[in-house]
Amino acid sequence: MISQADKIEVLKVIAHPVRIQILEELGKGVKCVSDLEEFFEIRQSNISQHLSLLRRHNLIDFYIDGRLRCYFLKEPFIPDLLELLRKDYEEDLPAPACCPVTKKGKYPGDRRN
Amino acid sequence: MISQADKIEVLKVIAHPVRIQILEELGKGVKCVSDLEEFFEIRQSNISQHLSLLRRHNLIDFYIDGRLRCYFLKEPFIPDLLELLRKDYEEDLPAPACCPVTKKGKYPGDRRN
DNA sequence: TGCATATATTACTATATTTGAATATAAGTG
DNA sequence: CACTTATATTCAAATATAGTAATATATGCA
Repeated sequence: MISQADKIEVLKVIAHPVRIQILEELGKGVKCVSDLEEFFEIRQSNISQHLSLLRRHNLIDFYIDGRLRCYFLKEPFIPDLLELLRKDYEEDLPAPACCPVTKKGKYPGDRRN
Repeated sequence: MISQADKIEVLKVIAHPVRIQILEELGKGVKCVSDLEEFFEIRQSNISQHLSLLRRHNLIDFYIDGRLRCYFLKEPFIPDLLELLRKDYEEDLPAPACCPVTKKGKYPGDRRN
């Protein structure tokens, strides 16, 4: 769906508290701009700007009902990412077998020291 | 491991072409700064800056071997995210049952039009 | 047609991010 | 100790991003 290079762009787009919330909301179902306007405490123009950005990156789309624009999720990567963000990790990754306390160890590569 | 709010910060940190590559590289194993310096065509100081940012956000850590700093992945969320980024999606999410061609449909909520 | 509602766009300002250059620090070596 | 190598830090300039205010557009309705 998205090219590997575009995915970084997409991450950047998603990495904003309002936009991630918009995506969460749309994950629950179709929403029009006024719905989001109530949900957030931010200006309408700003919401439109965020929606427009999300749309430029093909993450969402909309259909029209009268004067309402009904937005919905389009990019299948999004729900998976949102789920990943909800996931809870208990432990750090295991450190390499060196001395974690002294923070000293041996470099495994062949670079001379 | 990370708070829900911090995760947005983390996404922002990750959403940079160099940093995401650094994380990919560290995913393969311990790397020192000079390794990365060869890998990328960017200044050493800049690599250090990126590493320092990644470390401030507890995504990576390092141990010392002589004058080498051996960096490694620490945050367990990262490998999962990188894997998700590699995943290939064939289809868009199904559009809501409206008229995708005319881009018109009916708003499912109770907002008056 | 004229007004109200829903949403988008534009212009501008404030702020944050990115990078390079220069410099600092710290460890190993002769 | 002086020198070199590995890496970090600081500063400044360039660029990108975020948000507000004002304005535009488009639809439905009286």
